[in-house]
Amino acid sequence: MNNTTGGTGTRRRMPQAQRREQLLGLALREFGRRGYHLTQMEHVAAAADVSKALLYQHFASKEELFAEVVGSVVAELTGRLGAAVRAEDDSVDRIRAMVRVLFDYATDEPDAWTLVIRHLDKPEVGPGLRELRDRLGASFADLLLIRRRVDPALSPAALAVNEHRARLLVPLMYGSMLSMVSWWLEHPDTPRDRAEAMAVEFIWLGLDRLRTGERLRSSDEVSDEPPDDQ
Amino acid sequence: MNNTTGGTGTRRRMPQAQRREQLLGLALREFGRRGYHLTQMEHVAAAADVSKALLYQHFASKEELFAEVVGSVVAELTGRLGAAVRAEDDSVDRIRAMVRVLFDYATDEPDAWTLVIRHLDKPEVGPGLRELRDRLGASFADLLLIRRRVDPALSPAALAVNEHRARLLVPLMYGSMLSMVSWWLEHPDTPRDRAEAMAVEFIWLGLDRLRTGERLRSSDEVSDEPPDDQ
DNA sequence: CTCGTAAGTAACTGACCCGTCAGTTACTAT
DNA sequence: ATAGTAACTGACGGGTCAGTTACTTACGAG
Repeated sequence: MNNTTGGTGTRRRMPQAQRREQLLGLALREFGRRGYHLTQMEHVAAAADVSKALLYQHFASKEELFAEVVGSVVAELTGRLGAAVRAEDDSVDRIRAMVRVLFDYATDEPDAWTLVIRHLDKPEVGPGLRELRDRLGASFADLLLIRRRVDPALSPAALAVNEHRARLLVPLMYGSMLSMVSWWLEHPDTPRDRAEAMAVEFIWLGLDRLRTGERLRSSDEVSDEPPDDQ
Repeated sequence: MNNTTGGTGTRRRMPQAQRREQLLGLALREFGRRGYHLTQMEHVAAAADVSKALLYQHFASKEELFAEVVGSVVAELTGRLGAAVRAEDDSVDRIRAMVRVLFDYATDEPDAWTLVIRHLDKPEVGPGLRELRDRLGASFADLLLIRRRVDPALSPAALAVNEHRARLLVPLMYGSMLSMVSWWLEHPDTPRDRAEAMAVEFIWLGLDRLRTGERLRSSDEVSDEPPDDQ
């Protein structure tokens, strides 16, 4: 029964679960580095020093393998984000926590990060990543719509207006966050503190303004024509 | 469309330049809708009701065709952005102009837009898109570093500090812009004015704060400030 | 009318890559 | 030893797709 890690030296055969885990990890790396279309099953197999056929005993198809990898990444990341947000009460702190989580994740798992970033806008590859983006957006929406400790100063009408504006803020926020992290990864000379603080500051401004209802000199001169062709 | 009214009825043959133009346009559409890897040369040829071989008489390879398409998109978009920015003097107006250009472009050329967005983070596909992103970033940097009409209130040291912060602002800005436009494309029920105005507002805040030197209470550890409303 | 040339096409090639299967090796139980 | 099982492999079918080739058709010049 105690076959696991016997005294024998180089062990090539592994129990199912372990092998599967290993393959998932390697697949994540390969997919992250080359992108879905450019990585082939042989690459993953070779990374594990194993034949392609074995890979197919664990995963039914390339798509399924990719989906599984994406699923684990999404679960991990959304888990971290949720925990971080839940641990804070104040909005600024929540933003700070989310940004920190993203930077941490990008640092800890660069391959997973590039995997996500690269495939976020590719519907061809499966809906898993879309889901991540939507969950990220939902986190932000929660953040924005947080019942501010029973703030009686806001009328329901004002809340509705704010909710509408909040929806528009979501893509601005996660867009800037993701972009900042990616940028920072490509500019390692930049101190992480700076990047992180700047992102928090930048994003929090929108929230701040939303909360106080303050606005730019208003939208009178916004758009000139209604070009709604399609 | 058949200018030269040949004796025979429907004219299928075209002069070189015209056909090339047509193929480029169709290729843009196909690449934009399916993405690089999923579109095949036959798709482009079929879209023009033409054989693959003819396509290869105009473009040496799939990669070259794609590069050419990307080149034209990049040229067009950077051109529009440059013109729009140059036409305005004030920073807010410049941001507004850039946002408007992006929304216009995404509306006018949805395929080109998705082409850009989809392939921005794919090095495998050629460096053309990276260039676009960098040029976009450069535009923002220019915007941020604009000599503010000889503002004597700022010392050189302060300018240097600002320059450093400005570099960090760039990815936040274009990230949120691009994200907002993409989001809006997927939510056509949202009035464009709103989305546009919100983007301008959101982005301008960063610039505003940078200019005035105002900051969140600063970088080290911002104790949770009570986010009360007034 | 006829020849030459350019435009256009259908059929083909070669390479690549996903997925499979018959067979082999290591390990366990009796 | 012997049998049984789980992990593993080499080799190949089969489909796809970028790129090529050999052929046909239109058209202008003499």
